[in-house]
Amino acid sequence: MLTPERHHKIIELLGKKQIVTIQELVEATASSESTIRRDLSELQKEKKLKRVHGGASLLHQKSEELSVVEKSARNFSEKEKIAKLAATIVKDGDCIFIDAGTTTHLMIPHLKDKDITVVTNGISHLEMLTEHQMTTYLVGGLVKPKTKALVGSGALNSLSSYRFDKCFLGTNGIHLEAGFTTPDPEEASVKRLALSLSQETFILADHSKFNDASFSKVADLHEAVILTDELNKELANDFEDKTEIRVVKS
Amino acid sequence: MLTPERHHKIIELLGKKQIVTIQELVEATASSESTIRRDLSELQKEKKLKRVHGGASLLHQKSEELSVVEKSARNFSEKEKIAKLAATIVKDGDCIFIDAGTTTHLMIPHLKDKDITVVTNGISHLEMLTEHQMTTYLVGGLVKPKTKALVGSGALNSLSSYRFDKCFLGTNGIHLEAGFTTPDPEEASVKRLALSLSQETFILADHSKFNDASFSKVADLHEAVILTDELNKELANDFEDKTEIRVVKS
DNA sequence: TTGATTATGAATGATTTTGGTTGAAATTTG
DNA sequence: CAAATTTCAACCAAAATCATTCATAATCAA
Repeated sequence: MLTPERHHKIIELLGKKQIVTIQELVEATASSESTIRRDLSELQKEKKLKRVHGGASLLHQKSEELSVVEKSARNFSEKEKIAKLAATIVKDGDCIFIDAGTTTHLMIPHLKDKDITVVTNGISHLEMLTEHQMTTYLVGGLVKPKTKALVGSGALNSLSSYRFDKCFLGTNGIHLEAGFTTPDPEEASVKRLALSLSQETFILADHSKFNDASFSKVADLHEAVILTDELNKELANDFEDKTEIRVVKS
Repeated sequence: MLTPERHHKIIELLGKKQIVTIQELVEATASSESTIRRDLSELQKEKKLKRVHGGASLLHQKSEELSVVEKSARNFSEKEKIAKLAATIVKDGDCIFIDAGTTTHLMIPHLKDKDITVVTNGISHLEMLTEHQMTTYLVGGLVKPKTKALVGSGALNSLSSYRFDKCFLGTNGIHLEAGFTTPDPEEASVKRLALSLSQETFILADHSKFNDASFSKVADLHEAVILTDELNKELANDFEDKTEIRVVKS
């Protein structure tokens, strides 16, 4: 059996079973264990699957929205760097808005010695904010159980009585045409309003968010500065004349 | 059975059953106890579940049990009884306000099967409210670090857009002349407004609060019904023609 | 065809996973 | 409260899986 043929069969089986053992593949392709191992290594390098002890599994088993804890695991170190960069932008005396979400959450420890006023719609941020003795205002509204974010008309109303020097938002997608997008329209509304109430807005997004679009639009690219961890040449060329991008220094 | 396969199965079972024993998992995955223990340790490290003696439970699972400190708080058992009484007053379809504070907090587990909408200014209540899948609105405003209550003009503004069937408040003092009082004027304002927005208001207060007055007045005695644990003859005589008092049945 | 390149499968020893066993710790029972 | 039971983490040896090497077979290019 030819190599591309095997590869195709492996991917096909994976698609059906979510997870396959080496033995199953040996039988299915009538080739040796060694060969299958080599195939799996290659396919893994091509990001077609993930090797696991004893076989291989699909790369993304679930397409549904990940829970907060899971998000905190993915690309954690990149997010941490981005958050640190974002924190350096904040100066004493600033009034800032911090969006709900994991990346923005990571900003908080880095803000601890600054004399600032923080407004947020993220309930998860509260404990850490008050721990660090920061003056904290919470937006009102409906509690979204999954993300612990405050949304809805209550959130918009109470948000609209504030003005910010700087606004730090998370996003799910950054796309040339679609702009900044996020899955939940309710959360998008809150982000949009916060942005409009702020002198400057910063989007915290790791590289995986680029060229991706989600359901609800928050803003056009030119309306905010993007803070990210890395940017390859292609992306830089595509995006650089549409928006300002700041990359963490490695 | 491959490791990720087992992990997936464990999470899946947990999702259905909320809690699983090691034995159940041993059977479901046809692997040994040791292996399951290792899996649980890993998944716990990844914040996918919480290990408990004999098995594992969902991460944010109903933590019916209160922390030791909470239980050891003053007059706990009285407060618990009062909270239970208060919960019986709530009917399906009600929109209620639950004040920040420990006594009101104890109401929440007893409300779990009711179909209600809750508005609160107590951040500590949120976790338990969302755990029990209640529709929850949070008031906005300044976060008071010590009591985790929301106060200030932001709280008043966002509160004023709601109307309640019932309102449950805590208090520090119940006094014939001073009425219901509390030390912090900011919190008093919130309580006062919540009361005025509600059809009926209930004050949850154990016997130690009677004949005591604090700095800021919330309301006169006749404006709310008092829920308490016991009432000696003297107090009963003094207060009964000024206000309605309901005592827990022993 | 021939020499070079690549793919294959078997063998090796290293690494990881596994299930059983142990005594310690936690929980339940009396 | 103490004994009995259950559950636990730590350890171990056996089994499975792994990466690497090497010789052979297949394929390719000239």
